[in-house]
Amino acid sequence: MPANRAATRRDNQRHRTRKDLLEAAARLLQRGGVPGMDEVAAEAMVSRATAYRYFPSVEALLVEAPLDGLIPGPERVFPADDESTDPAERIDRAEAALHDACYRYEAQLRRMLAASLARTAKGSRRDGVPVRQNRRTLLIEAALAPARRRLSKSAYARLCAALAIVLGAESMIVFRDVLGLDERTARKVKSWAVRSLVAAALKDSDKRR
Amino acid sequence: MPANRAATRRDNQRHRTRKDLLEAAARLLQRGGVPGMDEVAAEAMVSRATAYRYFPSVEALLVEAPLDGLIPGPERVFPADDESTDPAERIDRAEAALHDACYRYEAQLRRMLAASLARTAKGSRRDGVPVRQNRRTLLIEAALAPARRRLSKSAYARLCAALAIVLGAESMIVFRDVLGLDERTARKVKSWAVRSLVAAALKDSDKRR
DNA sequence: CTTGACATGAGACGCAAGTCTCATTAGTGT
DNA sequence: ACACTAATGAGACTTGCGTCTCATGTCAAG
Repeated sequence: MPANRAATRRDNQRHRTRKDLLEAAARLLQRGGVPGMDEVAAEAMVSRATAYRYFPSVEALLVEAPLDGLIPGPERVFPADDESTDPAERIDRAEAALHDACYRYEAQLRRMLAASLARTAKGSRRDGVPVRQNRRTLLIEAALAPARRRLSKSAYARLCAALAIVLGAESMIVFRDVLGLDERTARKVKSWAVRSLVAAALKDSDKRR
Repeated sequence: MPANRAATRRDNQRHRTRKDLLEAAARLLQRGGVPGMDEVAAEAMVSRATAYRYFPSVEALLVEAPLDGLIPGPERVFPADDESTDPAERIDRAEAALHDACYRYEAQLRRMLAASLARTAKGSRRDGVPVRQNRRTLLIEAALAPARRRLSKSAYARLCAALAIVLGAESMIVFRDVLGLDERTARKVKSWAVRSLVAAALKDSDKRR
């Protein structure tokens, strides 16, 4: 057999089967509820056994189900023709964008969060599962760009970290599960918090001159 | 039958059964691994059916179990002879206490957080059942007590909610998993953030007079 | 064309979660 | 003391997850 061969039909088939499963899972997730392996397999027109041949568990499948493009990047929130310079207004806009995405895809984000927590708690067993990535920092840095020169390096890092706590999906967990607050209230609180934090950082640096 | 009756033997019995279940769960958790309802019930020397009569699911039990005594309450952070009045200093002290507990029991908190996330992602069936218990708000309110009169009701609620985002175990997840920051840095960022938020809230209210 | 490896389908199986019913024990009020 | 009711135990039952085996159709190399 050829040692190094480009994609054969079998490879294509495997790739398609895997993709079909992920897309089926995404469809079912968007339709609401949490599908079982049976449902996903049926939706993908594949037998249950085959589904388990590609993913070790339902969770593994659901975690990988397409989330790409759902979370807005800096280029969507701050288009090229955007000329705003007020960092508080910009960070609030970034927060609003992330807020909407978080609540729209709440179930999926919760699942990813839970999966990453389980992984770090037990000790990385699987390397196939996607590692947790950081989209919020890009957004925060883009929002803070106009004010970056006004802050010392450490103050800037501190502000970014503090904002990262507020901007992510984790704050949604706190609002809903711990505090029992609705989405609108959460948005107001976060809006006030991020604006206050930016203002505080800027005031700190002004004082030091 | 008496309409308003003090604790009868039945009440005591119920209370003891519930406590036995929680303690059994805590024991098993500390021993490592994630016990099933069968194990917890056996450890508590109670039938499985009874366990389900007190807790709607295994997770509900596990989430409540191991937190007792681990997270410091207001009375530990603010003893009766405490006479501090600076809300920023007090909230920082509360943050420090919660911070230490979070990092000391990190593994356990991660497990519980993952469990509660998995549950809410799956079900959406039980809306009445509190997903997580909320110990941080007690701490926050105790810390803010000296300044409560200086804030409007809505500003006070907003500040409490914002602080709840920073004070919990979720921020630890962000610091470690998303930002990759160590404990000392996390503490510094949170300390600055909570102080800034309290100061901002107080300044807001002063401005409005 | 033939042979073996491969992707899949079908379904049985064990396991744990959660629900439900019925019987038993023990407090509760009269 | 008596009837009543609440707390529990025991166990059957359903459902979904994950594993396993076997049969079938198909691709690939000689």
